[in-house]
Amino acid sequence: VAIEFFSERGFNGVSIRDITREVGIKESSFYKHYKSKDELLDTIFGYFNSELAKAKVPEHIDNEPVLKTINPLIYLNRAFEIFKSYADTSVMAKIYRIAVTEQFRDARARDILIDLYEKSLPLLERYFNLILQQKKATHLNPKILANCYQFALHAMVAEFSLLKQYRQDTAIIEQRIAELNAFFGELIKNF
Amino acid sequence: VAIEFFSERGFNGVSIRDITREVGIKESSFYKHYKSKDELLDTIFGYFNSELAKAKVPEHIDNEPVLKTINPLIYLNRAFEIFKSYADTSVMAKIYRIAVTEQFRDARARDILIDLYEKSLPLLERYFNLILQQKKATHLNPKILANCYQFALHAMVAEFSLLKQYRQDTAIIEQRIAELNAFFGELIKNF
DNA sequence: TGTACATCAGTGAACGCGCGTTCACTGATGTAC
DNA sequence: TGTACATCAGTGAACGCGCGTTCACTGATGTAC
Repeated sequence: VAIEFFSERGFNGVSIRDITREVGIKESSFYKHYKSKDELLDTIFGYFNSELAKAKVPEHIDNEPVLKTINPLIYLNRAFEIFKSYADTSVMAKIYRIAVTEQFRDARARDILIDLYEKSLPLLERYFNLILQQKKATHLNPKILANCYQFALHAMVAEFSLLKQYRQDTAIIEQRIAELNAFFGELIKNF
Repeated sequence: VAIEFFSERGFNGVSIRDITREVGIKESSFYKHYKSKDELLDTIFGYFNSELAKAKVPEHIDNEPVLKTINPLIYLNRAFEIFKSYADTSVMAKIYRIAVTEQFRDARARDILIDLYEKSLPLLERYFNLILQQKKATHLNPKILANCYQFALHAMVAEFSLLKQYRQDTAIIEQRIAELNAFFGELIKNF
């Protein structure tokens, strides 16, 4: 219930009473399970981190032989589809949304986002490096290419996730992500 | 005082009493000047919008004859320097920071950011279009190129601005922005 | 020049509210003998 | 099988606090006559 509520109204927008009312217990019962409201958020972020640590990278996202044969545009779109399916439904996506909205107030939220960036960046970097070598485009730095793509993608995914949260239309942002992927796909083809 | 405090601790992190204490009056006096705390934020954002409406785009950022002779990397770096000098000191930069931190809670804050994007995008788009035509690289869409660059730049500038706010080291992010500019500069040269 | 009056920023004390949290308690459940 | 006891999730009432806001007031200033 807390994950649901925090992801919709933010940490400060939800009181202990809001949560316990929904659960069907009194607010005093809450303190039999958590020392404080803050420890509850700790638990939520801790869960996110432990689940993330367990997560495995899909084969077709980080398998060199497979990557060499795949069309760049298809690769990028597939990576985004995985992202999107997460952002649509899962508990993890809700916690991600909490992190996005709390990032300016809470160091733990910020750490989660930084961790995500640092997890996905090497994947992209390896991929772009592979492609650049294939195309012999050694004058371009794969790290910066990955950084640029990732920054743009993350900003858009964060926006996509927020639109989902407020049940607004996500068509425009999905279109923009498709364009971004198309642009990078095109760029890579012409290296 | 309100702009200063809101930009440092967020709208909810600052009470009327915090502001009036700093000003040297009692909290009740505040209501002789503003109907509510919310109207104060309205006034601040209103000031930002009216100043923005007055602002003129520097000649060397949107003057076709000048642009044609200039090195792309120098152009991008110069644009960022202007941005940076703003983010360093001015009242406008502080209000921008308020908008960044409140964007998930306040529709007005969000509108300010969207407005900024929509103001700067056409400039970049015209610039990239000019370059693409010069290089006869008509297979690439200037709009998407501009979008991609702008998204990455804005995310980095927002981060730069926040680091400034918490008086943390901005060297890493400045380096990344320089790399981003170098990458786009290189890309443009090789179209 | 002096008096009467309007204006209005600032004051002091209080309001109601929702918040996170505490604490002595209850009563159902499981376990030991 | 029956009794005594420990455990512990849940309860009800209350706490202190800081918040945004209100209101009758004061007293300095400027203006009209």
